[in-house]
Amino acid sequence: MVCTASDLQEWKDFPKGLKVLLLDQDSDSASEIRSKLELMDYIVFTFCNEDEALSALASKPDSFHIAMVEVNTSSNGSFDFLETARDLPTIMMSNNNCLSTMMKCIALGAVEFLHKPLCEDKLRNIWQHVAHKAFNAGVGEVSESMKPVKETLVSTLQRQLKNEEQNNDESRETSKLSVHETDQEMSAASDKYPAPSTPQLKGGTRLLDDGDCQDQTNCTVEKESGEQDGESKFVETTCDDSMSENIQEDQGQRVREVPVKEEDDSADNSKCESMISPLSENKDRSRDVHGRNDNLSKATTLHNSVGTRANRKKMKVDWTPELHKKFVQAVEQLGVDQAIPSRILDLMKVEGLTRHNVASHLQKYRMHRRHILPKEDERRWPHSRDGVTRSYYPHRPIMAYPPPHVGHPLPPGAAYPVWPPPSNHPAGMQMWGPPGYPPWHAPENWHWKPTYNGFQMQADVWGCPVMPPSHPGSGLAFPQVNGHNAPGCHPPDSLENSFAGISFDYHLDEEVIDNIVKEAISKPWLPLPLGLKPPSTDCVLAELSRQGILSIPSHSDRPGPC
DNA sequence: CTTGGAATAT
DNA sequence: GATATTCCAA
Repeated sequence: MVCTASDLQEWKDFPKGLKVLLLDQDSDSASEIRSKLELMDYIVFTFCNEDEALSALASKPDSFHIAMVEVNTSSNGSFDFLETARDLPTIMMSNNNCLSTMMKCIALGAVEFLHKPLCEDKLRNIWQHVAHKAFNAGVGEVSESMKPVKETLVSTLQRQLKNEEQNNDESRETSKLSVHETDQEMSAASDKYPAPSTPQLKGGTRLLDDGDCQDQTNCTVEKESGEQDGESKFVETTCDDSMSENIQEDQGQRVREVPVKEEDDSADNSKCESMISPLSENKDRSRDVHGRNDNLSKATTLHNSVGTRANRKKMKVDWTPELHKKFVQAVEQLGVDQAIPSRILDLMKVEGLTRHNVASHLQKYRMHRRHILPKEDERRWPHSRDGVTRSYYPHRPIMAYPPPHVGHPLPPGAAYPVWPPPSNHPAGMQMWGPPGYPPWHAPENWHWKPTYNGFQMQADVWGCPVMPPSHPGSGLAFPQVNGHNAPGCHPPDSLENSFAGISFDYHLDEEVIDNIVKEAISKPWLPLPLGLKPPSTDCVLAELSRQGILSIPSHSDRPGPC
């Protein structure tokens, strides 16, 4: 097509000037349609012969944006054209309302079937098919005639955005910000846009119909990243006033987007609602108790908010478990010491995510580590009265994760705090907690992702319930060595089952256990190490009795093991 | 001027 | 409470 960059600049009044190939053997009908189209400033090329239309299309394939073809009952119904003009959005039209004919047209690739007579309402918005095609075609699929359309639409949306921001947000510094964010979002290719009226024959795509953008506060444009490795992420912007929709896609799909919530804090919470194409399956409007959007992690497509007003002022990144997993993996890959926002951001390779986002999350991450780890450390490395740290656990971790090769005497599930907490993500709940465990969580017991570089050991234990703090005299914090419970030392039932599985699954080196027991026996003045518990009085008495000691000195300080 | 990080705002 | 934004020092 002859659309150059300068042409695009001129095409600010899109869809005016859209070139329509009109094929109708009825000249009267053709002229009528033509006149109506031209009233809408469409450029119409009329053909009364299918062969002529095809030859014209063949010789100048980029000269048309859309075709309107009458189903010619006298010949083969112009289906040849429909099949040939695959790259051209083609609207079939007929006086005949035969369903099978309609179906055939659609099956052959028609974007819509219109019944004659064609009123203006039917004709006015045919441009949407062009826009749809432009947005939906893959990078390599966009025909030459579509590229300028696509670019025009993008720039148009950008302009609308800017105008809205200028109009609605006069005093703020939104100008720079909005431009920046617009650029950022526009950097991605777009995809997966809903067919305007006729549903497309592809399912599973998230479809958002922005409808009349002019009057809506929020328009969403989906974009597709060009990356193919599945590493790309996307941003999704939605209104946060409980009006936005989220569609849950296939659960098994990789989450590669950054779900972003757009908060509309303006006083006029004008309606912002995304409409969903009827073909969109898995509509899931469920939200959590806070009314927040869920399933943001499910969509595989990028959604860029190109709202008509300052709706990109605040973009909240929704740190889904998936996203957090990436974050954590980046952090661990770098090591906590060198985990700085820019590097994390780089490793995460999440499109749309900013350094600020990462920094903010890192801040929270570190805060939780600071607050939780010391407590855990206290439990796991109790200090003796003289301040000497006991030596049973030589691998006190200094990083976020235990080294995968180190055999921990204690289940890491107890040794490492879980973070972040389950939050309100339904998906998160599914993905984070290890299957089979009740979703109980002490507030501070946030779950780490149960994977660590693919090591099975961690995968088995991470995310397991964290042992609650041990209370003095109530036994030990950790599952009893060898899975034995002394009488009267049962953990709460709700925990016991879970821990039973853990303690059996987690193999404790006998030598380690022996050393622990030996030291505990030889140095009874030190606190018992985790994993051991004091012998019960009955045990002690029985053992003493067995040894012939019937009278117990009141100050006996050498209780033997059971 | 950019970055990291803490403080503060939303 | 989570995240964004701001502020400031390096």
